[in-house]
Amino acid sequence: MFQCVFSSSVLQPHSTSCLFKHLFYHSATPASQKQPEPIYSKKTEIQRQTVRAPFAKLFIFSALQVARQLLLQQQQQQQQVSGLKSPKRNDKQPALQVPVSVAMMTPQVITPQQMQQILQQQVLSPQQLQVLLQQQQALMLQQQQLQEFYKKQQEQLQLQLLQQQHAGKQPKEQQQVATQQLAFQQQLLQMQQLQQQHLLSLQRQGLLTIQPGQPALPLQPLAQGMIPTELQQLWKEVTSAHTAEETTGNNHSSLDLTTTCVSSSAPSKTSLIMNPHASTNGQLSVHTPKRESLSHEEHPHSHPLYGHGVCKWPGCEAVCEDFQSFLKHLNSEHALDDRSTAQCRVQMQVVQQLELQLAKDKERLQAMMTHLHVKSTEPKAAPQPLNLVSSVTLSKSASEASPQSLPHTPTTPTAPLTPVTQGPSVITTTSMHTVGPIRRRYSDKYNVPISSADIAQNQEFYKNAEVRPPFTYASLIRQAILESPEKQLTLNEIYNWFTRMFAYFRRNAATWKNAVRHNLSLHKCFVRVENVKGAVWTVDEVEFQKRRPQKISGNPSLIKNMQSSHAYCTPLNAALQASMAENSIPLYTTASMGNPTLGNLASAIREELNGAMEHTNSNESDSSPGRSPMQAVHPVHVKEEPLDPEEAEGPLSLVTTANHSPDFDHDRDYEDEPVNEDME
DNA sequence: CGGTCGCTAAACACGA
DNA sequence: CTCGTGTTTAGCGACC
Repeated sequence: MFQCVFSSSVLQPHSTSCLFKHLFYHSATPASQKQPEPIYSKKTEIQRQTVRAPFAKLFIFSALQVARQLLLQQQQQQQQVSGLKSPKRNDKQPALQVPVSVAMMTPQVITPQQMQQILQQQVLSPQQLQVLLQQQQALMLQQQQLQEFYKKQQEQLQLQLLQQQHAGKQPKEQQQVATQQLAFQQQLLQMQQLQQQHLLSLQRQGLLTIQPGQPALPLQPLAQGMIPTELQQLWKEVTSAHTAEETTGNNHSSLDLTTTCVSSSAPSKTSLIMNPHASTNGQLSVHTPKRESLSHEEHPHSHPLYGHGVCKWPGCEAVCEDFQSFLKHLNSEHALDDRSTAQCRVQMQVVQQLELQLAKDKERLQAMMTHLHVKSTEPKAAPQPLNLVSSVTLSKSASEASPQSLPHTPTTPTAPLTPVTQGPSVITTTSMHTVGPIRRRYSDKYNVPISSADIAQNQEFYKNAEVRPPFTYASLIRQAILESPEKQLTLNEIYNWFTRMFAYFRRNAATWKNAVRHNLSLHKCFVRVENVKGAVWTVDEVEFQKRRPQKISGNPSLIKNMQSSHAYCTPLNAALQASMAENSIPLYTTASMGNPTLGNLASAIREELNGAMEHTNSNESDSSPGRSPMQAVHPVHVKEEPLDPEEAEGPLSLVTTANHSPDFDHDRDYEDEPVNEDME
């Protein structure tokens, strides 16, 4: 069901299950039962909507935008040129002024006169001529395609117009149609402009002589700067539209457009034009436009899409023994067709999303650094975690990220509700991604109380997906209570919070409710307060924090986190994990909110991120210091035990500094409540 | 291998 | 008697 459209390649069923394998607490039953419902139904629906159906509409919209942009640039360019035009430009002048008509779309290749002129100049070698001809051919093809598309668009618009006339919106719609037509004409004009630039580029290459006195300068930066990105976008649009209306998918011209404009060396152009699929360069420049598209040229056997003997094309994972077979596979399985184009678009969106996320995370990191630096003076941003982070990040999809940029924790350090703010995010995310066998163990080891921000971030996810939250019952209960305005809840209200916040807890009520009660009774951090209307449960924050040392005891990373000397390391590592975990959710939600395709790759990315995080975890523990002395300090199983904040001091300086005052604040909160400390 | 931890299940008590 | 609440114990698996 969810294999529709290009999901067959982008989102493999097995990768999906992998995703859920990570997400589901109990892998077997819940995963198999629930996963298709909330998540996939949404995803696929959107996929269908935006990927399959309105391809043409999408194209129109984006093409218009592109056309507008290009027109602007064109105008600027024309101003710059300010009337000084080469003979070729003069030749084209009439066409540019011709009102909209199909006639103007006749391929504006080099005119016979121009060709004659070129030949007369006798500056062209046979090879150069060939290149020139091929480029002209490409342009012709391209224009023919545009012409076809234009016709179809006109038909469509007419159709729309007719329909809307019935609806009585005639004038407005006509105007709209006219606008669209105009925009499209502008796009065509731009095509001509491209030709001119093409010619000029030939001039630069010495294939054409330049008229003396002609200022060919303005075009140069334009061709090298604006063109590649803009035109790739244009190519994208053209291609998608093309493939949308006719699935034959022979898009040579599209690729030609790209290569013609992007590349500045004639020979490479030639090869690409002659056989777009013969070279992976073309593929690369097309599919990963934002990467250093030629970087792998220097490394013959390294390819961004190839690693560890596996094709890294999103959703592919085909095994290729050697580089050659990979190239074969790439050219055969990921040729330039509608599927690949769609996948490419998806990848671009993913990258955009990641960049966005990265920007946000950078900002947060900055704030965190500032914050932590003020708090504890010792730490310098530990280079190791930094490198670790960056390497992980780089190895993954967000390769555009600057190496030194770090993700950081998702929560605001100053979250009012939870005194311990650095910790929680760590846990949340960690557990969320390392789930599998580790599951909540991690969460509670860090015992990170979940911060409201953590939950808030993933709220939507857990609300809708019956995924077991990676938090312990104790953490959840605490969160529920702290979220309440009075910082107290009845048992039933806690129940409600669970069901409200987590789809997972909407079933097997007997089980988890029993667990909740069990936890409330068992943990002395939960204090039962007799109220007028009955009993309510509150959180003894000090007790809750006290649990931490013991649980953490086994977990070096947490200890690191607590020891001020390492205060910076673990938070950063954790931050990485947090950020990664965070990434997955936004990706997911974005996908479900209208970015149709993102979710598909998101799953794959998540898997990758998971892998990265496992890496991180192992590295982390490898370099972990000794155990915390705090494990000796153990709360006793006596609920009446007096609160002793001093207990939490010593090696836990960071924690205590972070928590001390908040703890007291919480105590005050309790004092505000009528019957609190002295119940019993 | 033993200890710890978290979870589940279940028994039991108590009151409405 | 049922149901909700609260306590306690036992067993299991994971982890250290």
